[in-house]
Amino acid sequence: MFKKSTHFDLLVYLLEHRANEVPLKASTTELGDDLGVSQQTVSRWLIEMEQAGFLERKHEGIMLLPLFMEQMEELYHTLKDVYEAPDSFTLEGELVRGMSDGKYYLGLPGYTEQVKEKLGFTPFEGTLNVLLKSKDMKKPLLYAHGIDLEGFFQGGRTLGSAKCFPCKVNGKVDGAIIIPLRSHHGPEVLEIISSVDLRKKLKLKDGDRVEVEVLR
Amino acid sequence: MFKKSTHFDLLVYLLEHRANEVPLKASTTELGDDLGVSQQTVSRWLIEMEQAGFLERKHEGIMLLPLFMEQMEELYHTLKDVYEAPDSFTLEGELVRGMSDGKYYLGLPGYTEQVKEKLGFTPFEGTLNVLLKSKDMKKPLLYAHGIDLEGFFQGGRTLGSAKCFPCKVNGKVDGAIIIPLRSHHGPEVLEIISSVDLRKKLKLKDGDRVEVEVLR
DNA sequence: ATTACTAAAAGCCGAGTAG
DNA sequence: TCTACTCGGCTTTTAGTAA
Repeated sequence: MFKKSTHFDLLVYLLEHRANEVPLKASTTELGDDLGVSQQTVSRWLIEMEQAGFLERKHEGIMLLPLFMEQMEELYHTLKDVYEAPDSFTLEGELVRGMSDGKYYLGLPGYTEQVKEKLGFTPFEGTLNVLLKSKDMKKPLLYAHGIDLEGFFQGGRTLGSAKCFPCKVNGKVDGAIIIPLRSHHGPEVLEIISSVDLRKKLKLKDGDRVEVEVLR
Repeated sequence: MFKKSTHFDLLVYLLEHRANEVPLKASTTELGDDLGVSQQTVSRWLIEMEQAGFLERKHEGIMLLPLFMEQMEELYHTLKDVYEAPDSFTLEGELVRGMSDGKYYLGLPGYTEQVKEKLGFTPFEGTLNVLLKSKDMKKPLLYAHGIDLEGFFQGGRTLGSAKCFPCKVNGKVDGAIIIPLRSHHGPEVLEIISSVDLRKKLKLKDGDRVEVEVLR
């Protein structure tokens, strides 16, 4: 990217050489030459990244560890989001009864004001909870960058922050998916807020099929 | 990635905030806080990256420029390659007459020895040229990391380097796609080498449909 | 409020070199 | 050969501050 290589370039180099699958046998001199830095610098970088738990050096060579692969996957999803972003995509699931956490939080001014400001509507006091068919369906949202609601203190408790994605429910009513950073729900439940009572407006009952179109 | 942020982190931050589509209005102080560096550092970084042609600052905010988006796309493809790598994929096209460059190069010991050593076969003196249906089909190969053949000097000329991908032609014969770094072919022609005369072995004539399975 | 300059401190790089 | 230490010098960061 820039003239001078960095730790990051070394890691990308290792990735390119599939050091996540097969140990890469390469001397620090070799790596330094390829990256345009000194042997000493590569040596130092490798030590640092080994200490960080990003890689491992054995007799067979250098291997990238899962810790790094996971962190890199986040970047991958960020880039995928940018380069392959569709204008919208749809999640499907069935309506379930919420744990009523949503109702509590949405009663607090700290949240409602942020929703008003950042999403442009006053939230109805209650969330629509949708059980997704597969928990993987939510994965893109977990990685994607959404609209952030900040956490805050209230009554001696810390209320966690969350991120939102504008959405349209059953092709009719606008709302927003809200994903708390530390959710009580498993990753397969989608919480949706709206300016109206979605359950009533869409005449939904538990077990009904719900279609959520995530907008951008 | 590491504790301390870098230029790169700022660029990723901008990407996450869609500064490639919509100008991002953010002060250097804000950015510094989010990235964990000082306002001054962000200021300097922005100046540097503006000079590098990576971004542009106007009254509407910060925008990422195509130059950067293209460079980042390369990293994206690298990561895609790692995280979504199928064991193989297939390219289709029709046989065309080569410019016979291949024949010339493959007669030179400099190349044949490298092929022998790195690909494990002695190349037949001639290449199979496949005209792809779409030039985009070749794109993954252009980005992917292959087996490198180094360029060298010979008779006063510089012969460019190339990269290879092992492949199987028409599901039967093994060979390798060879992509010169500075190709005379357009991006829609695939050059394939093999230990045998592919044209004869597979009883192919110009215009015949050819299937090339790229192996890893 | 904002950005960006200066200058001193902190951190990083690589030549030399030991093991 | 190889890796990794030391240390002088160069680069980057940030506090202070001007515009």
